[in-house]
Amino acid sequence: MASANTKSHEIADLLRTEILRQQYRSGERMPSERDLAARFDASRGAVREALSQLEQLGLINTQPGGARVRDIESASIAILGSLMELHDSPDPRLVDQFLRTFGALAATTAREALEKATPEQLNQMQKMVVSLSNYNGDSDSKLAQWTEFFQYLGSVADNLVVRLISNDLQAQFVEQMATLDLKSAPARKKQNVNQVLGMVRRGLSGKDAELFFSGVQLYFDELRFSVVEELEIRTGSYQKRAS
Amino acid sequence: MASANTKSHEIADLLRTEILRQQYRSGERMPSERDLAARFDASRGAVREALSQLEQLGLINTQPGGARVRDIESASIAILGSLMELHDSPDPRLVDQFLRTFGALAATTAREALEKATPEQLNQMQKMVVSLSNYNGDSDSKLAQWTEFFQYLGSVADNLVVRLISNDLQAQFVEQMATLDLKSAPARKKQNVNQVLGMVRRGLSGKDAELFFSGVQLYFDELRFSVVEELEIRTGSYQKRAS
DNA sequence: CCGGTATATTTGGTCATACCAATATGGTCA
DNA sequence: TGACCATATTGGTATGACCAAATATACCGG
Repeated sequence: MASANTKSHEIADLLRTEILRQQYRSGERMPSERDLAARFDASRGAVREALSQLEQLGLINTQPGGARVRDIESASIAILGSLMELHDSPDPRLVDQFLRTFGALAATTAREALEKATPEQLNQMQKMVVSLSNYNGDSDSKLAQWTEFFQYLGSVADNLVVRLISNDLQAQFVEQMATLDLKSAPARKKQNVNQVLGMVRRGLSGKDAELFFSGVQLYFDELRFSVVEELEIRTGSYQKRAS
Repeated sequence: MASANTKSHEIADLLRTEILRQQYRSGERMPSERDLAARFDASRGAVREALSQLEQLGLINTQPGGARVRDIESASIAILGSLMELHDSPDPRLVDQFLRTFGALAATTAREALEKATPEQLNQMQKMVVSLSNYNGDSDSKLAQWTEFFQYLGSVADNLVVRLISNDLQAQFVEQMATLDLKSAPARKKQNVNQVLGMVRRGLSGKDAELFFSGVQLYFDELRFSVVEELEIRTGSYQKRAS
């Protein structure tokens, strides 16, 4: 991804990566703006705009005397996309955490959507689920179909907070996930998928928000298991996942 | 809250508020940097740094020819705090959405924490819950105690994604909530609170993640109901909350 | 009268230089 | 050793300038 057609964005991207790679210790002082300007063969103004972005990301604190690197833990969620792209294959642990989180958000969104859905919207939701049940294409377009379903749920739930969070998460992440080429989802999972679909369908038809909620949550659990498993194989994970 | 000891931050704060107040229509062009500089009696550099922040927030797009205002729906979560401060009393609908969302995150965090807690951590968690059950002080310090409990859960769960999201949400929001002076939580809720505490306690002692999860979720539901109810009374809400 | 094209203007992106105030640094003195 | 002070460094801001991209305007031909 990476933004940057302008110089200041280029500089920001580079410095952001360096900070996330821990090339500057937390609390340590960044090189001065003048030094950075010299290093990147840029003006101080361009460097300052770059630093301004990093400050907005919560990666640095700037004050007269010097800019200091903050702890990554205190950064903004907007750095997540960059964090994923640090290595060739994303950190399984991070992906696990992301899918847990995104699943929780999707599940509440689902509940909220079911609670406030109009009959027409309910009907549309059911149609989409049926389509999900019948479809037998490749896993890529299936994922796309699920994504579309969740986006519709989001529009029905109409929860600005979730939408804003998703803005920072989804695009970066779904895109990254697509490149993972997940041909996993082995056959043994098929019955699980069917179970998930059953819960979702019954939750919808019975207007049972809790069942719908659990179904969506389960979907993400399944997704998480298979994705993380695949990633751990790929990266030759050294430590077993907790739980 | 509002940052700003520097001029560029002041300008950014002002423009951010104006955008969130819809004083510029979405898609419309912002005043030119030179005009803004004249208006704020500042240099173009200072204005550019301010605009750079707004771009990072997803509020504007800048390109040669003019900066354009984006749709609020596509902004970053970092604007939430500012959104809350637009009016004297925050929008009940927004608070409702926030507490739904934050509750969902807290609940998954709770589950994850319980799953991977060491015996010592489990013990500490139980101690905190007992303290919550016995304590009979004012509601302010009670909220603080709950906050401390959730922060501990967060440290045990050790989920970076949730932590980053919380960075953008919690500080701004909890602070704002504290100023609401919620002397609500009427007596009739007392049994509900006890029910929540019971679920949490039993979930902990039995290492029942689902029960623990539900308990935390219920806590936020209760909190949400009372807070939103109070806010709606205050603002003389015109429309009933859905669901 | 209308549509398209060429020109002029506006606008963001960058650079260079300069000054100020807050901070950090190093040395001095008690 | 520790508190204090002078100095160098650093971020914050201002001014003025130039370029390239995008926009607005005038012009022309149908």
